Amino acid sequence: MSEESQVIKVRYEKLEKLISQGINPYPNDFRPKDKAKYIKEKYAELTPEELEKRNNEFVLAGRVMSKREMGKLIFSHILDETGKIQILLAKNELSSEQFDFFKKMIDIGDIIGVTGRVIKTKTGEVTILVKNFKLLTKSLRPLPEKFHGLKDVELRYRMRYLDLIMNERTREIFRTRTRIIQYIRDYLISEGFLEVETPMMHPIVGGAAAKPFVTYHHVLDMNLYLRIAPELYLKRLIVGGFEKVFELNRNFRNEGVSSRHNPEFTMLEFYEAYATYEDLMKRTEELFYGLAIDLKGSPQVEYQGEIIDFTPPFKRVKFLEALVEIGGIPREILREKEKLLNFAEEKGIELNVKDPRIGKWWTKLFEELVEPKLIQPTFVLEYPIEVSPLARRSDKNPEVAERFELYIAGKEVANAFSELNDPQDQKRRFEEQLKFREVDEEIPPEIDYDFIRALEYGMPPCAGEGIGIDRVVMIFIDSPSIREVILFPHLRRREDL
RNA sequence: GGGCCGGUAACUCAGACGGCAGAGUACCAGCCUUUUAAGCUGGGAGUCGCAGGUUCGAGUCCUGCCCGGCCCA
Repeated sequence: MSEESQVIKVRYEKLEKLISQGINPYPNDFRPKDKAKYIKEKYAELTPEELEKRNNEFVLAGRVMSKREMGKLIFSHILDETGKIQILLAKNELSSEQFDFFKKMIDIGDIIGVTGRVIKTKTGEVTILVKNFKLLTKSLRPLPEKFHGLKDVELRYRMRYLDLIMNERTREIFRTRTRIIQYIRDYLISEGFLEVETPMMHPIVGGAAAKPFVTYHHVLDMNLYLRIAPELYLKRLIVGGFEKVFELNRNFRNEGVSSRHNPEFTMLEFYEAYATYEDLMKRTEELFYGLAIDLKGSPQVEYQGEIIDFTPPFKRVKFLEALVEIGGIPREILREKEKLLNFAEEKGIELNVKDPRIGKWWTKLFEELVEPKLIQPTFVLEYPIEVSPLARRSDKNPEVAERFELYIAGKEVANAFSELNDPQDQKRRFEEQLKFREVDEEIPPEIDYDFIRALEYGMPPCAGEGIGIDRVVMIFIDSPSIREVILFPHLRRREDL
């Protein structure tokens, strides 16, 4: 173990001194009644003279963020959940013991409770003139530098608590995240959806194409997989007779970590009986428009320098049309594998030639050539059936699924379809997909026959949608990195931290 | 997986050519009754990411590794 820094040693010495004086460094008998923000708002407009007349007493608690000693005065800012407020300790307003105690024993980072009345300083800052204060929690480590704060992104993620203490922006991001999730939940509940919880640990992988995390149940002596999607369970609930359900919670996918991917991420899935993907497009427009208005007061949201306009209706383009019109693939080579391969090579795109499914090739080309260009909210419609194993076949064209994905700011944000409820077709599609397992390791290795059986009992016609919540949050808080919107993003473990 | 950039005090950062490891904040001892990145005087504080190598001498040059960021696959 490395020797502690001198600053920390001094803090521990102070702690010992407190204890030896019979002072509890961690009492829990102080009950704050007031919040920094509301005091500041309430008194911002009053003159010092008017404040003098009111003489109200306030009780609040927070973390000491700064300390400026000026002889017989000490100015300090304390931070509570609502923000910072200045406090002033004046030698003639306190006992000299209390004043000296603050001066010697209270450090930046300590949590204190104060009582006092509101005054205004010469510069007009609303300030609590402290009549009494109490140490509530002794801090043993120095806070980061007061002006620059905590900048190092690695430290910000590894020590999110410090990031939250130091950076108002970080606090703002996570309040906004919660607000977005609450808005979505309220919307669905108000539309008559039932929020449910389905298993996070699955005996059979399913509902998406992704590598799972594996864990082991000792008593049952079986492997369990952290879910990659709740889809198959939610549809069982539609079979069971719940007509509108949703789940808003974590999925887990065993892929790399980067500024775009976290192995656990938050997904909304909702299913609606007697609806089609057309109905879900309307809902999606309504939801995003409402979110923009709620958060920004405008349908226009700035993301990384681009104005994203959520005014319905969103653009619509068919998948193959997008490949031609936006991706620049000559229409006549779309189904010519040899030519398509050459085209991809020219663009520097590597296709998995071992996988014969042209739909997979198209998907890869779409990701590379089309996706980054879909800045404004755009529904991409009618996906190839072979990359949509759970979606209903279009009645007009059996080669495509009644499916859309929503793209915003070059990111796939939602994926929805009219659900396949024909058990025989579903079984065939699972079996067909399984043939490609050796060229596509993301295909689930096992068919969930209980899900097929559920469909055999009869699932009402329905439509379902998944929305990647982290990406939605990224867009609304204008962050290019998923890690900025996840409280504790996964990083490689470090023994020294 | 590849390329580029970074890791120096608790924090934010300087450290040309290889020659005693620095500043500000924070901390410690003082002065100061309206400060607010307060100010002033003085002081203490380092595994220069880790391990090797070259050299009389390495934070600096070389090799490998670890951690992170950005870009690419």
